[in-house]
Amino acid sequence: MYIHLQSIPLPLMRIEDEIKQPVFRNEYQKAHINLVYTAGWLQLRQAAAFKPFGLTLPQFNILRILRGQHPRPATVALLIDRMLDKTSNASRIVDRLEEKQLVTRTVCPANRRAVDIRITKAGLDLLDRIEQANITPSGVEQLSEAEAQQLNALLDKVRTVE
Amino acid sequence: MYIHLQSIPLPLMRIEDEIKQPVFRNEYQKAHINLVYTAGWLQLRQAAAFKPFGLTLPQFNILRILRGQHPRPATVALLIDRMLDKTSNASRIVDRLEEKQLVTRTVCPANRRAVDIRITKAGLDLLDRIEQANITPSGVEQLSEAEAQQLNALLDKVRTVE
DNA sequence: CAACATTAAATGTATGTACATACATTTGCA
DNA sequence: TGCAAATGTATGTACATACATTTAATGTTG
Repeated sequence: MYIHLQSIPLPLMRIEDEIKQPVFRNEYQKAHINLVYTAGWLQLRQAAAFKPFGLTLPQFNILRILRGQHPRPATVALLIDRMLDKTSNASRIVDRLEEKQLVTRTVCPANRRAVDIRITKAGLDLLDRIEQANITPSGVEQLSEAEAQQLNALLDKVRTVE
Repeated sequence: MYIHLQSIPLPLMRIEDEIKQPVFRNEYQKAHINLVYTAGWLQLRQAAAFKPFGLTLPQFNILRILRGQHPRPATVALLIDRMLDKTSNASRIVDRLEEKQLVTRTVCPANRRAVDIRITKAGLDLLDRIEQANITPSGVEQLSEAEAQQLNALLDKVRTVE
């Protein structure tokens, strides 16, 4: 899992120290690597938090979308629409949740191509327990409100294309 | 692959527009989602660039590390050390590269537990061709030098723990 | 209404990720 | 020297990701 905690508490974890690459070509290369590395770092921490509850990160995210819809059902298409990673395979993630009886699948009566997916009581309870355990840590709380805004603006700019 | 290009050219791609979530709880939730989403966005674009050359992103990254070592060999341990994602399985990524004859594996004579991995001429040529095609796009070039520095500082702060 | 296109979801295949375990080799030291 | 611990790599399993294809239901149109 590899969460490196420093023994001597220093204020900052510079990317140069995290990776074995002491020098970068320029600030851009460093920013690119830093961005990918930091996102992975956040996701690893989240995954570790869900693990005691037998959930993976995508499974947790799908469950939360379903709670947002509850008591109305969601279709696979709606889940894909709401997911951060559009290319992941919602069908199979729902398979896992159904096996654990955290969701149900029923053919949609109005459109028999579609499948109504609903979170169960067990699913709702699991989400409650996870959130009560004050889990889902996210390092962005290290930032001030203004810094968080700044970060959002910079990230939006990174995704600007032509 | 899902690279959303706007038909009417607006300067910025706000995260609210990218995801179907028009409102966030606060700037922190937005920053967290934005960070993960933007990193995924960068990696998808890179993966799409390597695909015509039959390489995945991890395979490309390993090849680049091997070129950096060339003509000296690398061991699996060295690859893991240099990789961004320490938990990925370098052995199996090298398997794929070896099948494509882009690298060679020989038992290290000095330490017969270790395996010397070397990039081949074909591997070097492939990297050249990929780079000549001016690929490896990275959205961070949208930023100014100062903004890139700012982004690096913010990301480092996000990873600060205790 | 028959033929064809479109849509919704599931399935297939290759690869990657996370983690545990196995196996051989080397090292340290009693 | 002998042997336990450490090291370097490979393999196994479960799950996720990326993408193509399939199956079934529904729309559309001549």
